[in-house]
Amino acid sequence: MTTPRRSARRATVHDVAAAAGVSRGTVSRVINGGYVSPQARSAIEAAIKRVGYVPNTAARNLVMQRSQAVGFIVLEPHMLFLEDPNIGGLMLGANRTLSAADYQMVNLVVDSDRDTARITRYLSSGFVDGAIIVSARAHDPIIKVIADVALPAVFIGHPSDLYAQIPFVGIDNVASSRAITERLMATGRRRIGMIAAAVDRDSGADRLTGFREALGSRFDPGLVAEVPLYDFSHGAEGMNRLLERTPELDGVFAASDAVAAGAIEALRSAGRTVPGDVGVVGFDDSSWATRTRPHLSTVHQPAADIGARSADMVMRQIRGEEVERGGVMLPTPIVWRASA
Amino acid sequence: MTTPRRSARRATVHDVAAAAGVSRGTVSRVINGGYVSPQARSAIEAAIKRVGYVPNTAARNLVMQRSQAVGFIVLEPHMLFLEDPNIGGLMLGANRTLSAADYQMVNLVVDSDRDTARITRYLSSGFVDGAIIVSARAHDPIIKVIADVALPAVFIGHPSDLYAQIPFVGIDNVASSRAITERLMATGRRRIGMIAAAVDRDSGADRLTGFREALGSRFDPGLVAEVPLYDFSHGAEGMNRLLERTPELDGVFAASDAVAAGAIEALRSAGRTVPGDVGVVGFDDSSWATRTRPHLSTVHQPAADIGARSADMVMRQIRGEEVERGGVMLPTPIVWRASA
DNA sequence: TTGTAAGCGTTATCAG
DNA sequence: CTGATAACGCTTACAA
Repeated sequence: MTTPRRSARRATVHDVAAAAGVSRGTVSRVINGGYVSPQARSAIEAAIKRVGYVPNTAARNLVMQRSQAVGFIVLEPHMLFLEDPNIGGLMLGANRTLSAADYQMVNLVVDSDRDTARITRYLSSGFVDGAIIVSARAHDPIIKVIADVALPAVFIGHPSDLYAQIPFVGIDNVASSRAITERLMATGRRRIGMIAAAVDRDSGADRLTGFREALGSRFDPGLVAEVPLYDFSHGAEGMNRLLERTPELDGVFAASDAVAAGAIEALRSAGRTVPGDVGVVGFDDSSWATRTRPHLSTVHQPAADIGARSADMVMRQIRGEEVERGGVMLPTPIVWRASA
Repeated sequence: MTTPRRSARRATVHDVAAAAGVSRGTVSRVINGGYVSPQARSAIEAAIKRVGYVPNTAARNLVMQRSQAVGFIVLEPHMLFLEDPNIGGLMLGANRTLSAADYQMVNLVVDSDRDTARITRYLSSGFVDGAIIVSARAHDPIIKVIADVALPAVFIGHPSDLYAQIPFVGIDNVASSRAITERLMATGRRRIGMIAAAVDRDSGADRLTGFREALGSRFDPGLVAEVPLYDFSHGAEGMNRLLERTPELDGVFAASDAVAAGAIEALRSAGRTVPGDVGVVGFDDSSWATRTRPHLSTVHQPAADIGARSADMVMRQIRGEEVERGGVMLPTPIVWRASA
């Protein structure tokens, strides 16, 4: 056992002022910018170094009435949070622009009702100045609080019927899905199926819609296999179902790259070649896309840009500036590789 | 464009006191527990609801000299942070025990020097009461600050020569690697190779050491392929190198499940069967383990437990209690599936 | 240019 | 059991 390390009392502006032989006001001025003579400044800077002074966050937040921090919250069953290949990109993108503006991004994980309650409290207590919310659902208590206290916020993803006053940034799942399905059709495939994941969520439902739109009158509900999650194993499972029902199928649109990877695995086990026997396309352009043999043709989802854009939109709100009503959709180029 | 939403002034204990016809002290007592008459209590609780009062974090932190928050920081090149299948489990585990104790876990991402500087400042400014650090390296400024201000902290992973006063929790990479290699040898394989990843890091170096120890005099340096990262593509690459040098190889220990998955892919491309021609074992027991065909035999890494344990250890330090000197190693059972 | 002093919203001490 | 009142560490008018 080791004895607890006791933290020494932290130096305050008082200490610095004393050490530099000036008043606290002057110290504060060199820290926050303001009129101060060169000699006072250098004396104070030296004193700060000497006593190892770092401003106390709580005190500063209290008087300034802001925390200079933005929350990043993923409202998603936790397993998904761990697996979703986009989350990381979103976080990095958001953090980069937040960081550049000297904001601290704090990632809060919600994994229980207790978490929800605590975070809900924090959100309305000035803990952060704004929030970026991924995968919001209308009924979520966290969303309600944000709306109630009018906390600057933006949704990532396109929530169908959410508080309209909170803007969002995302992609057009319907249009992108339509586009890649059309591209797949253009390769001459005749019997195209879809492995639709998470159709209870907006992204999932929209991707299915896009698929249906692309096929138009040729759409056959019997050619879509629905699976609950955007993941590898469900991709394999969905593919097997499709194959069972329609052995002559020659093309498939998987709702995500992970799903597509699972599908390719299942196809191979079933003795089908890709893209020889069946062409497969995915969605996301995540690291999965280059893990499969052959590499996936897919829809590029600009995760980092989405994160950056949402960060920008919260900061604008914090500053009291205007923000796009409704939200913004970022472009999603199609990346054509070898799987179809 | 939408006009900025203006947050109304938040209610304070002052407002509540006025609304309930009592003093601020009494209000504070019902919030934090203390002697207060039933009628005063109910009047105050009603008032709190009515005015929508939520305590201000900054004010409370300031006077209480603590934030009731613990930082979770991953000091890892960011790409790894996104891919590492263990991080999620660690976070969830840590969050669960922190949450149960009413602590807020705040995940801070460090992705630039600017992040490092900012977080370094926050850490020594009372922003959090403690920190959990993943993948610490001795030279990191963040580690130095933690040591300097004696912030309660624990490392996840076994840092070789780090500040000894900061405890750690992790697993015994050497012993687990030795164990699974021996198990693989017991299946009768004669030419066993290893795809060693990230040997510049403790975990990577230790896994290689365990492998070498298991083989003893039969160890052949020519049978290890070193790759920089614990990931799928490097696994495939390493496997190909091994196959080129030693076509007759019949067993391989991959430094992680992701690496093993890549290896299996490469093996299949090369026309080898698993486990028929070559047996392969991995490390982590992550979701990769059941994504491969056949499923992976691997070392189970108890990520959630490690997270939970580290959370427990920071909280003990925060409370001023004693903590295991050095640190603790959690057990890593071998999970034997079909890949070897 | 600098010092002084008034808060920021809480909790905690200490009389009543 | 409750009400004043003094901190907590900092910023920011306002005076000097």
